Amino acid sequence: MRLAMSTPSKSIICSSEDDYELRRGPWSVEEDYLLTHYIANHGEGRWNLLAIRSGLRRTGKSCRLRWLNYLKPNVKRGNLTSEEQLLIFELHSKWGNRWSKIAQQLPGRTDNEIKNYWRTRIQKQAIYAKFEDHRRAGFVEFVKGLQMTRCLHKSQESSPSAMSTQDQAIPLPFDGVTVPHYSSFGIGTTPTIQITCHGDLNHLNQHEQNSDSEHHNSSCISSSESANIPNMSQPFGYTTSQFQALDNCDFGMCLYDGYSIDNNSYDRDALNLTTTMVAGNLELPVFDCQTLETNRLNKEFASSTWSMDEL
DNA sequence: AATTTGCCCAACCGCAGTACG
DNA sequence: TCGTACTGCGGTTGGGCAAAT
Repeated sequence: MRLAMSTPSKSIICSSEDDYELRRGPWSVEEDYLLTHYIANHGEGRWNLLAIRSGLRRTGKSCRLRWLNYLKPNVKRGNLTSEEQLLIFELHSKWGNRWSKIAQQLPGRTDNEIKNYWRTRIQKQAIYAKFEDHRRAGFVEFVKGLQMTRCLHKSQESSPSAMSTQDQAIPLPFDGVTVPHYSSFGIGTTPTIQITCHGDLNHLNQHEQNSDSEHHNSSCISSSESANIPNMSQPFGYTTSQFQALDNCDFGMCLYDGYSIDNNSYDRDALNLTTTMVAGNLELPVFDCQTLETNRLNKEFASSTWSMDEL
């Protein structure tokens, strides 16, 4: 917690009609102490009564908020874990802005915290991705797609013979590594997911059979999902032939509605397969990622914290 | 070094639902 | 049944901090 938040001098004093001074603004250490001890002795609830009897010059609402969001013993502090973040993605896709409901599924996390997290990190990124409606399934699919990419990456790592050393140094937005090059998306285009997968699915399948421990240890989607990439196109309504039509299109990047994870560091000669998934309309090719405007956004994304820690 | 800008988060506000007399 | 108080929820604001200029 920031010390400044407990600075009493910053508190605002409001005089009500009966000259009862109500404090507003950040809580002081003394106020926290008073509230904590009162609740320890009398329990929580009856917040207006609590506010009066405890000697706090606060409204009941303010006391309740302070207790629930900060002072309550089981309130977790610190960054959200990857699992918690993914859970938020999933639950938000189901329930929308039902923060309290989402918070119930995340023990120790408050609705306020989740709401802030979503607004400050996710919503902003989603605006870039033109996901004004965050509840649409594609948003979650986007996350899953990135996870799938991670699985592929892991697969490649575990089998050096399939890829060159250079290939293994693919910067991906996972494991806290910020993606070095997020391209942007065409304004006004239908949201699309295009994940260009550089790798051999046969190899992947073999890898799955031979060594599944790594997949199981990772926090990404299951090995069966990762090895079943074409099937992921089904929810988006694309046929196998449409995927085949894309097989020869090596854009050298992963795209999500124009988001691109530049994979130019790949040794393209070593490519065995290029699979492109598209959600929404089949709009190919997506080449507008290198315009001046998108380059500006590239820069912004490159400096963003769109890492696996947040996904 | 000073100023500006953007991020983050605690706290506030308004509204709706519920409990109770 | 109605009115009031209480509680909970979601949206918004304001200020501290750090990075950028």
